[in-house]
Amino acid sequence: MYQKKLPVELECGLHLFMEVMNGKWKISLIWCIYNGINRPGELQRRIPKASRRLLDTQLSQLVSHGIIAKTVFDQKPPKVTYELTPLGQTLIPVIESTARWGEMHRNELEQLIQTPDPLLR
Amino acid sequence: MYQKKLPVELECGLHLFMEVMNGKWKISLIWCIYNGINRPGELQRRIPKASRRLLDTQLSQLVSHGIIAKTVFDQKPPKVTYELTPLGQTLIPVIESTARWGEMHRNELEQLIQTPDPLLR
DNA sequence: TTTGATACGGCTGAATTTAGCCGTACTTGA
DNA sequence: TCAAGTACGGCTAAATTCAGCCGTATCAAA
Repeated sequence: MYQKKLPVELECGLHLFMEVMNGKWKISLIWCIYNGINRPGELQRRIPKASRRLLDTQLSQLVSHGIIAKTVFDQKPPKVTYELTPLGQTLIPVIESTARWGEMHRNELEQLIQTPDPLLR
Repeated sequence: MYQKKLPVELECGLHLFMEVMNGKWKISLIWCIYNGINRPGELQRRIPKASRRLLDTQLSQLVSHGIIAKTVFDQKPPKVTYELTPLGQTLIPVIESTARWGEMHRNELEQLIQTPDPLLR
């Protein structure tokens, strides 16, 4: 894994939140796990646009940040599940309120946020 | 400015929020401007760890995302101020609730979030 | 025996953000 | 005239994240 070289900014609580949520698919992962989709293969099928590799990476970051817990069943074929930790559960209402803000202002925002011009690709 | 080449994920409201808040110093900038520190030079002095260059860049992103507004006074020497737009104001309570979450769990999080090892630098 | 499902990890290069250098122009005050 | 303050922008390299390739292993069913 990549080892950070620059200091992380943690003075403010919002930075802590951002540090945890930062990662293209983490939000989707947390939401899926919260809704009971908790096995790696299932998650991969739910989020097909992300590569398996990257989902694995982000899952393990969430584990190391204490948001989700990983359980490995000692059986053949192997089985793995993820669950929200108590800390992860406290995140749900915050995510909901933040998502509500986004939805509320979706119209304004979509026009303002720069999207890559499909003609250039 | 850099032109995005990969599509932006905007399905979920939280992604909209992240898209706007994403940038190392944007949170600090919004918070300063909200508290009346609204001239480029002042902001620079309040956030000395960030380069002037980067603050400029992130300020202009916030402007283009409609969160803050820039006013240029036509005088010599030039004078510029930033203010929160109505959309930017709606962000404040969301930021507060998110920051509250971070503060509440600061102890747990600080131990879990990977910090660069000072011995390696 | 081959195929498909389970799960995991190394590696490379593209895309993107951040850091930090340089220089422009104007005005006021020492 | 010279320094210091105002604001702005080009450019390069470092740091970081993302995309996608390859390969490992086990087991069940076709």
